[in-house]
Amino acid sequence: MSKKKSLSKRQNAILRFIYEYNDENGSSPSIREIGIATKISSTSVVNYNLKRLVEYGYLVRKKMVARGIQLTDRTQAMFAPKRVDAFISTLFRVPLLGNIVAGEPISITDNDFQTYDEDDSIGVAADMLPKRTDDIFALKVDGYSMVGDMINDGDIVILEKTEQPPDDGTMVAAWVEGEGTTLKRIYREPKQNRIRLQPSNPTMEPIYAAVENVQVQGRVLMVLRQTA
Amino acid sequence: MSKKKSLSKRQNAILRFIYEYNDENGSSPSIREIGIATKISSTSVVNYNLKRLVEYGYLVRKKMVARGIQLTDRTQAMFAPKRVDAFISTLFRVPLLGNIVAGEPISITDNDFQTYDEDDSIGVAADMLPKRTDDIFALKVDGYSMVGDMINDGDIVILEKTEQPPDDGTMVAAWVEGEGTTLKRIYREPKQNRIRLQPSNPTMEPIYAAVENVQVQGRVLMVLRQTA
DNA sequence: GTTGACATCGAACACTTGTTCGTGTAAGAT
DNA sequence: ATCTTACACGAACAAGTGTTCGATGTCAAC
Repeated sequence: MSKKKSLSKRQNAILRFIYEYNDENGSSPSIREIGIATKISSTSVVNYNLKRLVEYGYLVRKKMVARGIQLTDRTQAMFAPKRVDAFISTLFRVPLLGNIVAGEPISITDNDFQTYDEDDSIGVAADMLPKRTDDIFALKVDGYSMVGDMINDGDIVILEKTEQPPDDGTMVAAWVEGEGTTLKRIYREPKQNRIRLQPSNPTMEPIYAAVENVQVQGRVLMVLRQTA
Repeated sequence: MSKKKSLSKRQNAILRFIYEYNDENGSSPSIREIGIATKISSTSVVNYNLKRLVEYGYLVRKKMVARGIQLTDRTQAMFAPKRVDAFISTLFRVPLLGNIVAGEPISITDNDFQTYDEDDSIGVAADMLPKRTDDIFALKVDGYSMVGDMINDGDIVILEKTEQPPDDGTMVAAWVEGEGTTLKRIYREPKQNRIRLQPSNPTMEPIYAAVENVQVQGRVLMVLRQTA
């Protein structure tokens, strides 16, 4: 369906109004609202112009449905401000689930309906993350155990839930029975049947725990620090 | 307006339906459509639940307006696949202008429409930044001069162009004649009529330069590090 | 001068849609 | 036992909204 090269002044005004109304109200305007906004006194004239715009491919309508007008994607693109919309990447909202060093395993559930305050999530651009980002979350660092890796108290780490046991040396958030959740590099010591959780702060001792007393909750993908 | 911690099953279903309907139809559903979708046989029960959801802050309604239901931003964010469309925050594309330690002042132009390759820009959520974000850019750190501040080689710093001279002790990117662009904490030494650019790596010496030979290009807002 | 396409308009009507009313059940508090 | 609140429901009504009709005007082509 080819588009008309030029629309009438009224038709342009109608499209712009629909776009702006939708942006502000989350819904489409009624025939009468369009008429008021574009100074068309008769609903049948609005209807006639809408019919034309449908023919030209600028919008679609649902019969006998209140506010059943929807701009096509191409029409929306005509009006969208050249901002976020123009970007390749997408913004991921990463739940900030708490601080490291907590008393029990952090609940990482796919909880569709849990509400986060603004302080409870971190925006991260998708292209700063690796491909599979289904299971990511953030934790705020509480302590200095990883300063050798340039991770400071108060920093935010973005983690990916891991299914497979991570390689030795991977920086992870791990829950340890009796210790809580800790940020360390993980090493297996099979001969002793234990896990070593190694801080990178030379003044701190590693944590040793039986394998069954450790739950790896995620591996570190990114570190974020706000300085201002 | 405080939000209820948990909604009823029906209320969750209503919210989800409204979100999905809006996404697919560009408009909001009617009371009757909500009822059909959530198997509520009476419009007054739907109306009752919508009233509750308004009270809890999940949506707003327009009186006596067909399809006059709009999810609040926070509610939309709950359902949005973590995408740009979920507008709590917007994604800022911060130009990655180069590496610190370059031969001449970095050109920071307000170029709204310039397209950057993926390697040339960094996505940052707006709510991770302070209010005025007109003039921000990113630089990749090359070197170890700021390891005392937990900034490592290869890290990315997000900076804000500063008009006013920053306070002593502020971490800045500064261009120094004969030295290039460097990341340091800046101090003025008025008696000697010079600027001291202080690394936080104890093994490194500060840079001293005449005031007129130093251009502060930005102050550090954020540090980002990719580990995976 | 006639014809057809396009555009406009008010009014009426059909249908969609939101609100209110009266009633009922269940659970918890007093 | 009583009261309050939450939740449910069908029906009726009020208001919003889309569609159609008949009339009118403009303009270009023939």
